Amino acid sequence: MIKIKPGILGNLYAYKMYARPTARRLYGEFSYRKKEIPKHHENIQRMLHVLAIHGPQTTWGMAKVELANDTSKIRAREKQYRKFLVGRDDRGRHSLGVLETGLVVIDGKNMLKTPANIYRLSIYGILYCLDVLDLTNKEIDMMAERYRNVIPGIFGRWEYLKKTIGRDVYRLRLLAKGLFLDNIQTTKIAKMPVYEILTYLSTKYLDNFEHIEESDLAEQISCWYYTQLLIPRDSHKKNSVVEYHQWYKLITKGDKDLKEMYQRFLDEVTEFYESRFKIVKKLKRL
DNA sequence: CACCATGGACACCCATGGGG
DNA sequence: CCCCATGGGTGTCCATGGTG
Repeated sequence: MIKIKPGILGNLYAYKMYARPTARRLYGEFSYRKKEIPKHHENIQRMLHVLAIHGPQTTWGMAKVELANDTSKIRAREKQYRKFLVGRDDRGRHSLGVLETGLVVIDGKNMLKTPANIYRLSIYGILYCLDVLDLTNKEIDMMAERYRNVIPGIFGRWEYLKKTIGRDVYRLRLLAKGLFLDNIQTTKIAKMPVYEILTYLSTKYLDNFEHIEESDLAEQISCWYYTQLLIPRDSHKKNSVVEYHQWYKLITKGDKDLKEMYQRFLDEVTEFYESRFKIVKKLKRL
């Protein structure tokens, strides 16, 4: 059986091939808000939802969200949450918690009283929520605000993105569903070499299948995100004036940092293909 | 200071129901 | 039919901060 190493993230390919299927198997592939699902799936999803909407929390804080000020109930719920997080040892047997499957990570300590762990969604957790929880746009906005430090390249400029390209910001859902990643069909969709760029992106992080720093994964996701914006929404329309419409808007509306970031990335892409192309040319002349 | 409420971690117990 | 994961609950221990 495939097992995710405790708390360790991999690259986007690992997410697609490994983390996503595992999370869906363990915690469900449908939202508890849409249909009847196993109780355990629902419990875990509810907890992830609290973390998504309210951001990093102690277990006490998480329980408080739903149970106003009934201390005894909070206490019970908080214990339940901890079980879901750290797993449990019962009858000499250990069952996996969400921390161990990597959807949630410990993000510092609350020093108000005795040190207490603060939990938050990992990037995998964020993607799982986008994939399965059926979040409304409003909820995604809230999550973006809470997790702006985790994926600064996207969530850090969320309001700007929304203002500039509107509902296309929510295309992040596509990534969570594992689309447009290594899919050669992208070649057909756009005249833009989206497939080639994304292939370079996969190559760049190839060695990070089993392990990647969360900040690097955030980088990879950001590059994916701004690349897939090159695919026009109405790709079936033949005469779209500017094919890379949304992308163009972003760059010209004046987020200098974004422009520089993405152009640095395109430099890498160019460098990668030029050096390879040189070899091809050499071979031809043999 | 003693005492208590709060916040947190963890071990253990028991019932139950679905699946092998 | 039995197993075992899960739900629901209890007991213990620890640290801190406020209050009489």
